[in-house]
Amino acid sequence: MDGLLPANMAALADAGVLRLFRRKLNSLGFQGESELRCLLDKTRLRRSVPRGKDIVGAGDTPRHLTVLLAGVACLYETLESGGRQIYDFYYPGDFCDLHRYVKLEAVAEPAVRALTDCSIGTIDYRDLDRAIERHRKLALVLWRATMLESSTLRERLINVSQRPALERVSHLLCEQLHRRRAIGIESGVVPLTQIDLADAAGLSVVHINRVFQDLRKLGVISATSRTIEVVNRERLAEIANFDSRYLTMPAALSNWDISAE
Amino acid sequence: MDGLLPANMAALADAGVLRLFRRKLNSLGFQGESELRCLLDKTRLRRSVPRGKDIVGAGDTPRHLTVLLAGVACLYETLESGGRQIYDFYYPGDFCDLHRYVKLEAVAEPAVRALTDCSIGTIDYRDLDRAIERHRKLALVLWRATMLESSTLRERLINVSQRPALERVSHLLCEQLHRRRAIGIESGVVPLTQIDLADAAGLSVVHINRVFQDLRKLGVISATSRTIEVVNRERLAEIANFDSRYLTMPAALSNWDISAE
DNA sequence: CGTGCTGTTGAGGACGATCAATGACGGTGG
DNA sequence: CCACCGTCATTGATCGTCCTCAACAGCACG
Repeated sequence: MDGLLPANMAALADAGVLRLFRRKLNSLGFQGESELRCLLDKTRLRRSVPRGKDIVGAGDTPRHLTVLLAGVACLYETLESGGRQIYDFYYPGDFCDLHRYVKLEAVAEPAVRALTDCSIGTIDYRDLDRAIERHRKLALVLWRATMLESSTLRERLINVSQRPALERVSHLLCEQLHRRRAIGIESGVVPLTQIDLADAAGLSVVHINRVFQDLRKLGVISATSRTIEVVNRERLAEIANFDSRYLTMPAALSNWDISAE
Repeated sequence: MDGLLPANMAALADAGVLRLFRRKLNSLGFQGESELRCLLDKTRLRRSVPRGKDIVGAGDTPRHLTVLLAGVACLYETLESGGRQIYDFYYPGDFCDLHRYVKLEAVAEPAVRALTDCSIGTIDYRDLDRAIERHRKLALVLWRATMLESSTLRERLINVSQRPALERVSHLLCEQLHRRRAIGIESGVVPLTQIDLADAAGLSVVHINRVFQDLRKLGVISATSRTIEVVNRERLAEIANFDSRYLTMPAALSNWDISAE
C-alpha cells in the first residue's frame, strides 16, 4: 500500500509537513511545546493517496489514527441506491477517523476519500493512548474535535433541509473558502467537482450545474475557468447568509486547564 | 426556576430515578460500581420541566451537565426564517448538553426543549471534572456519547437529503420506537406531535399529515387514536428500510480499559 | 364558551429530479 | 501526432414531490 517514510519527524515537525496539524491542535486548545511534541513526534508520515482513493476504508481494523496533512478529503457513505452522501470535508490538519478510535468496531461506518491527491500521517493507537495518559487534556482536545465535527454536521443538516439550492450551494462554497483560509490558503479556488458538491448538498448534478450558471451570471464565480473559482466572496456570503461561527472553537479551555497539570 | 430536591441521591440511585442513566452509562462502556457511584452520587435531581419549555437555553452560562431522567426532549435551533430545526431527540438517560461542557462558550449553540413533561438531573462541572480525574475512562465514555450523537446526526442527514417523505417519516418513527424500547418502553406510542416530526424531517406539517394518512391506510399507525401509535412495526421498518446499527455502540472498549486502571 | 394548539383538507404552483444527449478536456496507447 | 476513452460539465424537456396559502374541525384549557 502506502510506503512508510523513515523520517525523523521531530526534525521535520516544524519544517512544514506538520505545520498545519500543529496549528489545528492549537486551535483546539492544545498548547505548550512538550504537549505538542508528545503527539507530533509520534506522527508518522505516510505517502500520498491519489485522488479518488479511500484514505480510510469501511472494512479494515484500525490500529492508528489518521491525520490529513495535504489535500482535500471527505467523510462519506455509499447508499443502497448507489449514490453517495458526503457528510463533511477534511482539510490539512484535520483528524480523519476519530470515530474509529472511540468506537473500535466496524458497524457500517463511514469512509474517508481523497477528493484531491492527499498526504496523510498516522499515529499509533498505543502512542495516542500514552500521550493521553501523559496529558489528560489531550482527551478533551480530541473530544472537542469531534464536537466541532458535530457542529458542522448540524449546519449541514440545516443546509440540506432548509435552504434552497442557490443558497445551499453558496453556503457550501463559503464553508470551503473559510476553511481554506483557516489553513492559509487565500485563493478563491475550490478544488472540488460539481459532483462532490452535489453529493454534499443532496442535489442532482444537473441542478448543481444550473445553480453554477446562476452564480456565474451573478458574478460570484469565475465564468472562464473550468475549476470552481469564487471571485466575489462578499456577494457569495450574502447569498448564503453565511455565519462562520459553527466552524470555530472558542479559545478558552477553562476547567481542564486546571485539572490537566 | 426549578427547585432543587435535597435528596440523598446515593439512596435513590437504585430506587428508580437514575436507573436509566445508569443503564446508559453501562451501554457506553462505563461499568463497575465504584465508577458509577462516582457519577451517580453527584447527580442532583431537579424538578420537572413542563412540555414546551427549554431545558437548556441558548444564552445562560452553564455550570453543570444536564441529564434527562424522564420524558422526551429535543436538540434544536430556531432559524432566521422563524422555523425550527430539530437535530436529535433525547430519551431518559441521555446527556443533553455535552457540547457546552466541552465548548464552554455560547456561540449560537443549539438549545434543548422538553417535548413532553420532563425530569432532569444535573452534575456540577466540578464534580464531573473530579470524576474524570479519578476515572480516566469516563472521558472516553462521554466522548463516545458525543460520537453516538454524531452518528445519529449523520443518519438524520441521509434521511433528510435522500429519502422521500414516506420513508423519511417512517425512519424517524422507527428510530423513536427503537430508542424507547432501549429504555424499556414496549408500547407503540410515540409521544410527539406532527409538528415535531415535521421539524425533524424537514417537511411541512401539511405534508407530514398526508404521509400519516398514507401510513394509516397502510395499516402501520393507528387510525383511531389522536396520538401517534404504531401498530405494525415490521411493516414500518420495511418501508423505512431501517437499520438500527447507527444507534448502537459496540460493547467493547479495549484500549482504554487497560490505561484506565 | 371562547381561545389556542394540533390536526385535516383542497387547490395551485415552484423547485428540483430524471432521462437523454452532447460538448469539452486530459490522458493513454498506437 | 492522432484516435480513443473516461470523467466532468452542459443543455433541453418532462414530470413529480412537496410547498404555500387558506380555511376549517376537534380537543383541551382556562
